[in-house]
Amino acid sequence: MAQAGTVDRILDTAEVLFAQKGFAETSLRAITSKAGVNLAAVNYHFGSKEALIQAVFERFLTPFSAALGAKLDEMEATGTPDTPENVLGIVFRLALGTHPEDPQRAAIFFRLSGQAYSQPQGHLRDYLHKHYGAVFKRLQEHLQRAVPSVPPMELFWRVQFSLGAVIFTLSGMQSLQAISKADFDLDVSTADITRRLLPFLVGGIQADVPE
Amino acid sequence: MAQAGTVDRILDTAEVLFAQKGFAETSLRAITSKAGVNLAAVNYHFGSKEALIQAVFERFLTPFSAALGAKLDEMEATGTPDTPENVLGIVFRLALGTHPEDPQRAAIFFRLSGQAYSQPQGHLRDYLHKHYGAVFKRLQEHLQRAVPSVPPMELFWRVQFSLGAVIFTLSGMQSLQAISKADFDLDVSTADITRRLLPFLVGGIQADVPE
DNA sequence: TACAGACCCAAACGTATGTTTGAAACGTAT
DNA sequence: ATACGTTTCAAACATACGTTTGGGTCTGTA
Repeated sequence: MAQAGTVDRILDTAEVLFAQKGFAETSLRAITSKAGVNLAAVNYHFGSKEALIQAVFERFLTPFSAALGAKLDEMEATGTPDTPENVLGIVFRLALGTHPEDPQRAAIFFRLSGQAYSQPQGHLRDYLHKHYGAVFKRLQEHLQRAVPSVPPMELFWRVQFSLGAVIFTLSGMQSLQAISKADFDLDVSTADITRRLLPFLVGGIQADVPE
Repeated sequence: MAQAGTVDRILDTAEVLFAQKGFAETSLRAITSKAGVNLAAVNYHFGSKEALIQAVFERFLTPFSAALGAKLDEMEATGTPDTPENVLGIVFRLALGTHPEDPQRAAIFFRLSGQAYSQPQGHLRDYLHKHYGAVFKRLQEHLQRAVPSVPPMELFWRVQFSLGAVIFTLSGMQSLQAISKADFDLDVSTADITRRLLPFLVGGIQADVPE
């Protein structure tokens, strides 16, 4: 990373800082000085701060959604049954495993997603939905086959609820860890939490629909 | 509201703008000009922008947590059984009903909470935990009695997951509504979503704990 | 009427931000 | 070796922000 090109050094640093402090709270000067590049490099290579943010997401999500698509292909090819556990398990293993060399990367992934989704005007959310909505929809179709008794509209919202539970929890893990440690004197890792998440989400997604 | 005092005019306006655009993205100038008060009024009455943010939350959460405490008292007095539906139902009805005269207020409540929780450095989260952690803990104890088979540590995280699902979904409702309308051609209200949330959360909270 | 304290206001202050500039350094192919 | 497109750099620019200031206005009291 120290010997990487300017563009990658900026992306690497911006990714970490955005996840740590948010978009508005991270200045270009903070990024460039930490990355060891000139301030003007961001505008030269990306055009604007806004474009840098999008570039960070693109570098993150394009491999992820490609891998997810491949896993779904594989699932269909091998005839793996569409159960909630199988479908959600794919997503989790992927999110945790896309960068096995860097375990912190998974946390960054979730924190970044949280920042994007909770951005007020939500235009980043729209961007994500536009560029990665196709894989997302495919995932939802598999889930629908897993729980055919849940109406599509209901399932749509349950997937949103699940997204909220995942991103919200994992993007706020550092604070929650402190609380958890104070209450239970136990450290928790990202992998721990996802292990706890799976049964929760499965239980919620396949819950009975009232009346 | 037009004739209210300066302090309340600032709080009313800040509340809406913070929920709409976030804390960092909302300038004091935007607040004061929309509120029709002088720019210096914020620093005069509150001391700083940071203090204003806290004041907004205090005005929101103090009545809410008081009402929640009262409802829990009532529950214990009447001997209402501790079921997940009962406990969660209290919270939802309260969040939706604390300001019946202004239905939009519920959405603001959730959006504000989302902003607070997703704030990067999380010191607002710490503030909330410090000032309202007691009621929160009481709520969790009732839930624990509702699902005694779930270990406390597991329940702690499931409550966090639930919080995430609720806040995340409702704080991003405007974007999600657009997506939902595009996919299903149906409008959805905050009350609709909470109605869908309840079975999801109950299903997740009382799910079997593996191994 | 005179005083005092609370409140309001226009203006300025200092600082931090994203962006732009124009020249210097670099690498490469002619 | 020279010329050229690309990249880097220090510096400056314009703007927006939170905060402070000092004088003014209002209100209630003695």
